[in-house]
Amino acid sequence: MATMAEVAARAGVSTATVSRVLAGKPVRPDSAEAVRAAAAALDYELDRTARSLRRRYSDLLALVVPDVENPFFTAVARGVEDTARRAGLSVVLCNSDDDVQKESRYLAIAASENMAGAIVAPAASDLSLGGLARKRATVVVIDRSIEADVDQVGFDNVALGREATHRLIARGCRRIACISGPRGMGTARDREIGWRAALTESGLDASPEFLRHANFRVDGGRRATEDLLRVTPWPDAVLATNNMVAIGALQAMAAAPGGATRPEVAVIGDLPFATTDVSGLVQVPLRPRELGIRAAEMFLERLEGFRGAARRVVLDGAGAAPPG
Amino acid sequence: MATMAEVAARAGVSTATVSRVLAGKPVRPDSAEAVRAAAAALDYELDRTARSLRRRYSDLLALVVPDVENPFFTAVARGVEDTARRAGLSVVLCNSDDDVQKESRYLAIAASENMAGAIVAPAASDLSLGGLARKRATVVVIDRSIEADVDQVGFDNVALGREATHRLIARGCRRIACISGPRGMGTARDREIGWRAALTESGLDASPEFLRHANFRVDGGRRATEDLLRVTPWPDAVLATNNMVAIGALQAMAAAPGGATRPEVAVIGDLPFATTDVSGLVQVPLRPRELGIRAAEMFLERLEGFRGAARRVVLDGAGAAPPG
DNA sequence: TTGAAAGCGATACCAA
DNA sequence: TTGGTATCGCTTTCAA
Repeated sequence: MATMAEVAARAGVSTATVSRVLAGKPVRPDSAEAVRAAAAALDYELDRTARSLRRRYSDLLALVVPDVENPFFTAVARGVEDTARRAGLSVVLCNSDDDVQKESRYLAIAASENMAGAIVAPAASDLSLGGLARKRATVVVIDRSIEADVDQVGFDNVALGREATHRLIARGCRRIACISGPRGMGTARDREIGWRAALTESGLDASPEFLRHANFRVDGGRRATEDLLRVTPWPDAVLATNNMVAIGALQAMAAAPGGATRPEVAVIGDLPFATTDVSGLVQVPLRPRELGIRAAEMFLERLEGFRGAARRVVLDGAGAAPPG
Repeated sequence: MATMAEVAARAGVSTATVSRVLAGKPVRPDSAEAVRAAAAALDYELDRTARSLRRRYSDLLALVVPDVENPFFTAVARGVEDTARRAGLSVVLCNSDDDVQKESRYLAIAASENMAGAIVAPAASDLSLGGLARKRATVVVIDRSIEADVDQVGFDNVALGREATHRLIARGCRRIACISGPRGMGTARDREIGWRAALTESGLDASPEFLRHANFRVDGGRRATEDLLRVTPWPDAVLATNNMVAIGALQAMAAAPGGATRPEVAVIGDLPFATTDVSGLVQVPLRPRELGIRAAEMFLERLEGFRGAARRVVLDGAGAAPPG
């Protein structure tokens, strides 16, 4: 691989001039042309490790998500990527597997690689930013909220839970079960609170026997649903508080006897890979791509110098603006 | 952020010694201890850009896939990640969107960042490795094969197409349609060849009116299926040559009238997010996770010094060994 | 086992 | 506008 010094020698200029040409800074047209020709002739490619070392930041953005296999997060990734690309940033996607250790390892690497910063869907609410904070790198937290004083974008999960439940009630359901997420996961807890609130508002009962805590994956949803179908009489509806859980619930329902007497299903989230017509379900869509776009925009604003206080943006069901 | 020099000063040793301690090289126990204490006290974190610049490689592995939203590739990513982690490599996932430009941009970045190498599912069969080749970085190609002289792991796509088709024939299907992929995509073409071969072997007809080329996404499968359902009489089976296409096919079938007279569906690939019981379908599973594991293993062998000729590994349906 | 010091390749300051 | 050069933080050779 050619180095900048070789390009400079061939073009008859100094490395400083080569660097300027590559950065688009003002340089006499003829020497600029000479540099470009030399670079092309030598197949020159800039060494980013050298650049990052000197500049103290790279144009890489780490996106850390708890589950790359969840279509919600891959859609977020698309949004982030499309937005970041326009600013010349490349996105590296990291899977934390909802494991605090793996998560902090990736964040430490992002810091240590001098990346521009990170967009993180945290595995736990006490997320520690480590080196990124010390380096004052840009950080945006998405989906789940944390204590720290950083920009955050997410949903109003209580409202999502309420809406889904109210729509079930409007359809005539009265015995509504809820499959929540792991204890301690804020988004799950808030959606569950919304479920309970909607029931109370309608004079209905949020019976503990109709609440289940599942992991937020397909098998969690399936097991919780099988469990709920052992209660007699059956609930007449099941609220799945996330997309993966809903898939598990639908699989379990399909395997259960009972035909039309089976509970209705409501889902908070989207089912892009459904193999049936799901238009009959109560669906509260989330627009993960918008979430990614908004987060990336906030990230870029910080990179470009915005110094205001940490912002908290709440996307509504339509994927739009903050509350105030 | 503390630097190594500061750690060295505090520990009363040279930076060389600090570096040795961090690398686990032999150092007197008491100075090793002093270094560790100093590093901890200063919250020291190694600067990887400096290390990469000096060492000429980093412990990052780029995994470039054509579609992060396809569960096949996210499963591959899990396999790669689990294997790479054990060797201390971190995986950065890059989405090429089946776009040769984006793909080569990510590969150029991998080279320019001095990454250890890349595992690539190429967007086109004339994949150019660019800087990675010049730097002699490790490269493993997966899923789709290319001309270049590099390690490759994939499936026997002709065999997959034949198997799926023969199983449909064994069920009594005679008018079997095929939804292939974009023209020019090798995996799609090979599966289509397998379909045709199976029909011929059974004395059946591979009618052009039963062949469709779709993009390898849900909407492609849906449109192709709607199109096939306009042929009269209907085919009695449809072979979906990839997972996303199968989802689209199932969605279109579900929306079509005809009940039990609707065509059977066979799928090459897996449907982890199916919302119905798909056990009745003809399924030829692919084990993408094994693909990722195998590719990562080959990658690590190269990193550890293996210098043999380029290998071509073909995983069979059971996700196992090479053919010879 | 240890330290001094060269050097990885690019950037940016300073002087011209 | 340009070039010389110090510098970023770490690894590694060489000599002790």
